Amino acid sequence: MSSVRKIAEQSGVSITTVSRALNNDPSVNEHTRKHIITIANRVGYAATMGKRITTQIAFAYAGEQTISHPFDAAVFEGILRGVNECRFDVVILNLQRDKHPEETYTQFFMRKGVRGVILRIMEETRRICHAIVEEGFPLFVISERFESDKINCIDCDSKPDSIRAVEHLIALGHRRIAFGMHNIPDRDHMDRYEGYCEALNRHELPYDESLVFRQPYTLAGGSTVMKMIACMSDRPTAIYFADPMMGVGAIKQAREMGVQIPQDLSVIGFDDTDVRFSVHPTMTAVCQDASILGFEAASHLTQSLTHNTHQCLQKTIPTFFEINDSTGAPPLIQNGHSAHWGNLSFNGHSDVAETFQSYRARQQTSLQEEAT
Amino acid sequence: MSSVRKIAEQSGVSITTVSRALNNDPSVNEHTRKHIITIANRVGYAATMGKRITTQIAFAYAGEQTISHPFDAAVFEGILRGVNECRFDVVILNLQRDKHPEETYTQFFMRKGVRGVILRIMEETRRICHAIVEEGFPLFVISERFESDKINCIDCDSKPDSIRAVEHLIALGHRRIAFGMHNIPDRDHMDRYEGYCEALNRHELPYDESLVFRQPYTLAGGSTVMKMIACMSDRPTAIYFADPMMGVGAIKQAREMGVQIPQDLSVIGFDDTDVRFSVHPTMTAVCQDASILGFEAASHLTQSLTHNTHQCLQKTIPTFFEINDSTGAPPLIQNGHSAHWGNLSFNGHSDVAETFQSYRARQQTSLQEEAT
DNA sequence: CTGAAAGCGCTTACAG
DNA sequence: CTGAAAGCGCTTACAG
Repeated sequence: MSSVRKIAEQSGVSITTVSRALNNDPSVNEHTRKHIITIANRVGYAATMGKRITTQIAFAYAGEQTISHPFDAAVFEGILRGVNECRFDVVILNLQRDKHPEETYTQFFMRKGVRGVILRIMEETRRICHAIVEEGFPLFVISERFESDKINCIDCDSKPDSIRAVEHLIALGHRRIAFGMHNIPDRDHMDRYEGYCEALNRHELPYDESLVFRQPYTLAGGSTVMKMIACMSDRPTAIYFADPMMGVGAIKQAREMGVQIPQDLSVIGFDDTDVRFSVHPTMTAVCQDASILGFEAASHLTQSLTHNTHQCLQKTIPTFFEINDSTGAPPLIQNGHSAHWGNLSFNGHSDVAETFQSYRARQQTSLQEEAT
Repeated sequence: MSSVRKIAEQSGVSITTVSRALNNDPSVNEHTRKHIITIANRVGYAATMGKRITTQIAFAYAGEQTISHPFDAAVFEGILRGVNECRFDVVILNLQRDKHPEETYTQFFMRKGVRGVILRIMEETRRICHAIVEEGFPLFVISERFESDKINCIDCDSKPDSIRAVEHLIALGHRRIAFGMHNIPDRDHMDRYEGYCEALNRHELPYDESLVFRQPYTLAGGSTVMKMIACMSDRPTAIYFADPMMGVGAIKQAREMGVQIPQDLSVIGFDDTDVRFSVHPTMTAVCQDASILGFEAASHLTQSLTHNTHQCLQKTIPTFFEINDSTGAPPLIQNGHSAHWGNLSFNGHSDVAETFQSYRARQQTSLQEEAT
């Protein structure tokens, strides 16, 4: 068991100074403080409650909490399974809300009483991981990759299957292929974007920025993309969405507008769980079981803490590409213009349903109104 | 600040005994132990880390963790928002996994370092709530109602809108109306079941147990119900699902079988968030925003802990009924037999898609095979 | 900026 | 079954 006493011995200062360093007392020398925190992490100093050391790890967000997204929900569910073997508990932390700017990450996590952290970051918060590892606090990063071989991380490489997915569209005869992604980039969406570009490149198809749609990763985001495509004069015949909600929202919006999938437009989605089975037609998708990411992270982190081992785990798990019913041959192109969309009028009974023609007419009217 | 010292004073024993009582030392007298735990809760004794008292509440499950279900995910998201004002953190606990049978609930939660608990229970675990309140530990129960006015609880009463929903079907002309619910009953599903029964009763329609389907609340569960209905000789013309996933799964399965919704079958679902917009036709549904339940619970509990107030909150929020596109007039009934289903053959392009007729033929063949 | 000493909150042999 | 006392882990005036 590592107490302040042990840290004091190892670092050659008094327990008073150790206590002060861990509590970020401003009087303690910057250099000493850093040294003590390093030692504390080396000897595996753990927050205690009474005499018991805590058995908590954190699932921490570096930015906004996105737990309601299917990816995060699946990861979290995996984490809850992953901590069971070593009987750890999970606390949700928000760095943005609670971390004092003057304290180090180690100080923050110790103050919160957690022994390790599973971190969910965005592109612009990658530096945080380096800082935490530098301090030596037990860390596992979800859904990112690093050059450094000291950062525990697990992610899913969706690039190969993204290439495969776009090549599937090309093989079906598609030439104008769009891409839909989240408007805040992260590693996962970048992988899929790179796969999309790579596939175009391999088959000497031009990259067209106007075919890359960046929207919120929600049903509404996918719906918006579909509406934007509807208004294009030179529409794509297929689209690959890097996100499950966007794909589902787009397929739904298509049906609302009387656009048939895959006859008028082929759609490939991404699936973190099993939403591809909840829509009709069943969505062709690049798939992963995101809960595995959470499970592996939580399992490795809690094992390390329990047995005081320190080997680094860097793992990339593959996705799989599943061809279902939302992809098919492209519509015939006449005189170089986009095929007529929505020619099969919507056959539901709903009052709100409208054919694509009337939708587009209304849309263009409002665009004209906006312009004047 | 309440220390063991204060509890000792108030209960007239030494701090030694208090410590023993809180740690469930078997030597301490049963009666004394109970008394001390009551006092501890009365003075608001709180677990400390070092000298700091913790700012954690638990989101605890009495049974299996169901965080991946949209209802729980939404509740949890609400909890995370609800703790922000008082800057509490949330830890997920599992009573089944970690509570020792000899320790009281208070002892368990103190050992875990949480100051209060938001509890998610099932019908058969209601007694736990009474035990916790008896001990005096800060508790908030999600999605249940109690006769006792001492238990903080919040739920959503979906019975009135369930009646309204079924009456909507009756008004459209439906007479054989089915009901789909989770095979493990809880308060919410019981409300909806009671609403279903009440509506039938009001309009003097017979209750038919063969029209009540109890299945897992998953896409697969809803799909199963749809397949079961398909094989009935005296099919219902409408169904009300008490669960979002079941409704979505059923609508999807219907399309796979070539059954048109609402022409062949009207479907009403239940929606905890916004899944009704992810399917086509947009699902007519009894709706709630389940995240409000979590938000209110977390907000009230953390306020109470922060300001040391003790007034009990019992709240029931209403649902709303939203008529969308999955309900319509029943199909014509000929000679007292069910209308022909799947007469409009499936018009997707998929290889796996099959008309209802071929599906049913196959199904009946396999049933016959099973019988021999 | 650092440490010896006092002290808080808790637990635990030891005594009864 | 209970308590006085020793002791652990930590923090904090006080002194330098």
